Amino acid sequence: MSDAGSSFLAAAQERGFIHQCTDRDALAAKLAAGPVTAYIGFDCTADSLHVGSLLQIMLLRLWQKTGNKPIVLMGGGTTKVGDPSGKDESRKLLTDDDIAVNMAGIRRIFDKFLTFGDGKTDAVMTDNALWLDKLAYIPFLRDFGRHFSVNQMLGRDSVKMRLEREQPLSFLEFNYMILQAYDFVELARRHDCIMQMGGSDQWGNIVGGVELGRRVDDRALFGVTSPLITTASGAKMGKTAAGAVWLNAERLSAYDYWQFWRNTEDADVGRFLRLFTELPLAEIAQLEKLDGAGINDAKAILANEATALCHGKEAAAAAAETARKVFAEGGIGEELPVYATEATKLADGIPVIDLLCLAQLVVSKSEARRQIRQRSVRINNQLVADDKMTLTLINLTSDGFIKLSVGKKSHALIRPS
RNA sequence: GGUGGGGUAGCCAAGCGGUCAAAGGCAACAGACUGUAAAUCUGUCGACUCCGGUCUUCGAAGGUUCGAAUCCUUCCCCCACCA
Repeated sequence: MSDAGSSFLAAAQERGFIHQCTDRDALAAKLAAGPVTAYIGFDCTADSLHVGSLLQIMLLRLWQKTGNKPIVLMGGGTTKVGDPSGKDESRKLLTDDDIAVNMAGIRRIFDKFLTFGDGKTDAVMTDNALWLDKLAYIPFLRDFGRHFSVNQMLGRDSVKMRLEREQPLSFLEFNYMILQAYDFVELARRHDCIMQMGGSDQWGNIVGGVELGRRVDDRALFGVTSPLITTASGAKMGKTAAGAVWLNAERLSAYDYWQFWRNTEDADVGRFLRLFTELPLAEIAQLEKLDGAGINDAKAILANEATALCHGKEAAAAAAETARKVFAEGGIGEELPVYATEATKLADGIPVIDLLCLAQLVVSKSEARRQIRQRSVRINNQLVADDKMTLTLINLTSDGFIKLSVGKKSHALIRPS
């Protein structure tokens, strides 16, 4: 750590961020010489990012913390093309309006993880629509297209996979890799950005940019990829019952985000602590050693740290406190979702089944009946045995709520109004 | 444009006139065991239900039939080969 310039590579390596790297020695030398600018591109396919992108975000954060300048490249232009990497099917095309809305949502997430500004190591956000939108076809082909070999492009994993699986690949998508390579060159020219980072599925695209930079500008560009993160049992990370684990509170509450991390598999705790928190490695090594029920403490710390980064310390503390009340005491916590119902209706009696639907604990009345028959529904911790049960005001607890639970983990509160 | 193959529930995939709300697998959900873990075992997995049933699904629209996911017609989409 004495050498500030190379602290990024050392830290990234130790914490498990690095999968592949181009010309590592030359990169280390560059980093030792002073702040370097690097970018990661994010496509604007949704109005938020999910944990699948969190590794990339943490990587940019680490980059900035180790004294370098991050660029967040919004794929306003490339989103119109669609990256075929790792996908069996083409994405449906988004309109300009969709993309603008999505970009605004994603911008808010980065504000939490990076420091933006005009300083030497302040983060910058830009959008490749800035240069891609006004490309002229023939000049572009002549200046850049001639540096790409179709023979090589056909060999790229992203293309090869589609061809082998006999899935369609449109010419539009086929261009993605060229555009991403061009992005890199453009960022090098505009922002002196000489490094691109990304997930391991981006390796081909990144190397394409490095190559292009060398050919057209005779410039040394660098690329680093991070490993694909799966859970210890092999599943892609970030899928839960409710769908993707989103990073914005509108799509996924801080409490649910906290729960996501709290439910990490034992075998993943150490790895996730290194990647998704900023705890010192020595401390992580200690936490990782816990076994049996003890490792639950490490999971709580993981949840606290990760939630604090994404939603703030207060939200993380509130989520932790609610979890403690709900799971340790079987009580209720402020962060549980609350649904209102009219007091007069409740006085007349409302079937449990309807309340379960209202609280979105089940997706249909049929499912509500099934869950009750499977003895998994509880009202104020009391098992519901009869699917025709009706609740009234007398079911309110002293706090003025009705607590509905399906299974051990999903809870919601009903409040009369 | 021609020829052949195909479009079935979240995904993969059987079914090819009735016993089909549709096998099997994966995913998911719940129960048991635990530690809000994994693995394992069990159950559930279209909607509505007065639990007797009722209604809507097998690319789309028509048709044949007492009866269609299954047969016919037209259309849409995908794949392969040919042009």
